[in-house]
Amino acid sequence: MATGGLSKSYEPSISEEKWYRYWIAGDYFHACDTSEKKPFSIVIPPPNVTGMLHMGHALNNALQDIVIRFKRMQGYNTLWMPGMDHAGIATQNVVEQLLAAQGLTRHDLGREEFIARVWQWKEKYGGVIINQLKRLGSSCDWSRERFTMDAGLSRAVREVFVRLYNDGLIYRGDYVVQWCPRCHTAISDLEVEYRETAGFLWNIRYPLACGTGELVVATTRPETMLGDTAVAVNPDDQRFHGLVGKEVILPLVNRIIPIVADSYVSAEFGSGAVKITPACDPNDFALAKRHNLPLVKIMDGRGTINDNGGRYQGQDRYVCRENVLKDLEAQGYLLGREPHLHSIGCCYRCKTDIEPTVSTQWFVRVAPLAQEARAAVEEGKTRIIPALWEATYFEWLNNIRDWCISRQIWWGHRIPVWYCQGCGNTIVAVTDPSDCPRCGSVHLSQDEDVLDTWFSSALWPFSTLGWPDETEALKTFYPTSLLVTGFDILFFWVARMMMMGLYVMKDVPFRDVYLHALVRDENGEKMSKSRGNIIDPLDMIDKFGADAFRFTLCAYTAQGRDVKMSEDRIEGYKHFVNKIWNAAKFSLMNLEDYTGPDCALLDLPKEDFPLAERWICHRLNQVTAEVTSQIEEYRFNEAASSLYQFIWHEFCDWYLELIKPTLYGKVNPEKRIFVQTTLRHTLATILQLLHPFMPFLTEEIWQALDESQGSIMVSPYPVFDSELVDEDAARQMNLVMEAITVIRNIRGEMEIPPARKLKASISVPDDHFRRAISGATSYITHLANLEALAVGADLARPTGCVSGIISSGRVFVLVEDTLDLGRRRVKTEKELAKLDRDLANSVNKLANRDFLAKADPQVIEKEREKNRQLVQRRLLLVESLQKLVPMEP
RNA sequence: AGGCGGGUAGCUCAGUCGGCAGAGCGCCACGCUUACACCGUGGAUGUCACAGGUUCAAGUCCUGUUCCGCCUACCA
Repeated sequence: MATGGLSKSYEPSISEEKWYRYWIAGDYFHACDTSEKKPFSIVIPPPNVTGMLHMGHALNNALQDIVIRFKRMQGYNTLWMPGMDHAGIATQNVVEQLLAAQGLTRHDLGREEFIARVWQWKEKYGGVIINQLKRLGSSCDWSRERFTMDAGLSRAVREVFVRLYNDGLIYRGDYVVQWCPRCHTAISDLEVEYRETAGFLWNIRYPLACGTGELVVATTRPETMLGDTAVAVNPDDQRFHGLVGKEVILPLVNRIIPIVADSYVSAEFGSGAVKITPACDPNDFALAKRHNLPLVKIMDGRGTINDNGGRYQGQDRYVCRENVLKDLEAQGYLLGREPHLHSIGCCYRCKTDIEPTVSTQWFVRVAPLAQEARAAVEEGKTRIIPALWEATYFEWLNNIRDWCISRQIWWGHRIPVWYCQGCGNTIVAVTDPSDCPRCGSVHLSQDEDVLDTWFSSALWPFSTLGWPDETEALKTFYPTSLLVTGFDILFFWVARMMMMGLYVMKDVPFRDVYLHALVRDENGEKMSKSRGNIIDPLDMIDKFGADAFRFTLCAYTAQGRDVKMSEDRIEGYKHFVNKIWNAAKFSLMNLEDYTGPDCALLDLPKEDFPLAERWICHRLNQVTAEVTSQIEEYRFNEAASSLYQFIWHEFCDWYLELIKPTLYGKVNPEKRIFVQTTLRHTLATILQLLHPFMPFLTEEIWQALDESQGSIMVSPYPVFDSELVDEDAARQMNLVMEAITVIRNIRGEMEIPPARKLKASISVPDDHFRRAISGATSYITHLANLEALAVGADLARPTGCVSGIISSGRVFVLVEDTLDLGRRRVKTEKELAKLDRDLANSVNKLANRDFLAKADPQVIEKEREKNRQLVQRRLLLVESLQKLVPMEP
């Protein structure tokens, strides 16, 4: 059997490898720095260098690839800029774990050697994810791949740091920051995850220093009392009026500390008196500043009590808590405890409980930057899609707090600040200074800290294009056209890129931001290692192919809703891939002898074309318009659905079936060439429409269709043509389809075997539509499996038939010896009941003065037309029903 | 505590301007008809969460209630 050169079934793994290589070899992903074409650019959300492709990446990159392939085919000079993030803490953790396996710590190696090891690790094992992105079909311009720690980007980081510092937007100071005792570094507020935890609120007596009376304080963290430097009450709280200004004795520690009044304290909560531990709590810290209270730090960087903790020194914070409680109890200071539900912060990297701690850190003063970032979205310079995220974005920017950017780790961009050991001068510079500009000393030491990973990510849209150099790439592609990312990093990344882009480039970093949802498992649970519900994208690609996988992601990603993913769903779309493959195989088989569009039929006016061709061209044109706008509006699921419906249920189910007689029969060579021309064009257009979604399959078939055309990747995306709109063909074809469906329907209900050929007649009063049906008898005969079909304006009902109704007439099917009318009767009765409901509804509407007075005239006319049809249809139905009632003996 | 989203067929979800409730999967029946059984043809399936309101007309707009999910901020 001829197979059109296509194998029995589509083999994803072979095609994927073959065509990806072909695209790379042809340099099809390459973007030009200078071009006559309009630019369209996307920067990839750089995956962590330690990363493995997960479902989130897969969705994210599938969507980017869809858009970039679409725009490329539309003729834009497209750039999809790839790269990776050095992922400070994550990467350092990986390498530290490897060292730990050898019984080593980074301190054993020293800073320089450790960083060298991280680079070694990066070169050898890092960036696995890049190859995984390629498996997905990502058409990034790999020649431009960047890394946040490479030389160029590191220069950009320093440059921005220095500018911010000189503009007074970066400062250093002692504040209570979020501290991870395991990672041994400060992290930003955003990097803290909170989880509800059932704990206790302990009530502790603090005796007054004067010896008469006591104050009861409530706390969830009794061990921090070692660092208390005051007790605070609300100034308006009558209960404590006489006490403000007096002192209490801190139990266990025996330090005398003051009672202060501050409106921060809420009288309603707990006992109304709060212990103040300035070194362990940002609120307490602020209060202490207002009241000039001293600060006692009681823990070291690992959460262990230090020498300020007296006999608790050396104890872990939680061990210390137990001991403090035991001692308070023993000494009669513990008044009791009550259950208390509160949120405990933990490190987003390692999930260790956060220890808010005072320390010296670098901060970005973000308020002025946030203001601009906000305004840019308000003014529409950047669109956030779906728009509902704008509110969240504004909310966060309005309440933004300064950004702690220093990290006490080694892997990252070292802060470009040097301290002169001679005169104490602070030098902030892009290039390493050799001596102090103030005193000339050569004894300089660089700040030990590195920058938050997100600092360099924030520069990504321009640093990857060569900034601070004024490159052609920067001129051409900045601002980038689109950013596609998950909403979970709206604050971490998107907002910060907005701030930095506006600050550095004086323009927004991107025109559109499309925020997609999270990928969850089939039960809507977040995928995680601990839940064991992770679906590995690579497994899915191996099993079902990249195209089916991409299409599934796309089909399920409705705006604003999470994607629930399961293998079954991907398998479903693998069936779709197979369907397309077979349709293509069928088409190619029947195009093998095709000699080109040399056919007199093509010269006829469009109205004289065969109906099936008129119709499919019209529909193809409509779908082109739909899919184009759906991609442009980021309604990916709708685009997927439009393509699925059209390809499967119109192209395959109807068009291919309609043309089989012509293709097989070979009786009418002219018509056959005409059909072949249409078939070829339709298939090619379908492939082009589908290419951004299914790059591999479409390339495979495209190449089989005509090898001389080059890659489908660079063929022009189909364009809607208003000249091709042919509503009349659509109406005529709908009538034909109705007639076929009605006959099939009757066959089914009467249990007439599919193989048995039937006699039918169709009565259509309207001249135009009757001609349409007359012209379509071969379609109907074939698809409804008839041996004879009569068409007339007012055909008499033959005896021994059942009838069905179509929108412009009725269909009679001779059933003769088939006596089982019961099912047909039930069906017809049901239909009549439904029709009566609709009719009553319609009559009521048209009898309603208000409706006639107020509704849109078009709506009224539509209603009248509907009413006429219903009445007509009812007459026919009633008559049919009478024929179905068995004669009384 | 505030903010946001959701509740539509057995399941997963679409539903844009208010104008006759849709798809996929699953289910039932029939069928190996020369692209495809990863298929074809036909079929069944709804209190659009609940209660009010606006409107000629509400799944759609407004108000309230309720349940679920998420985000932000945390009062010790």
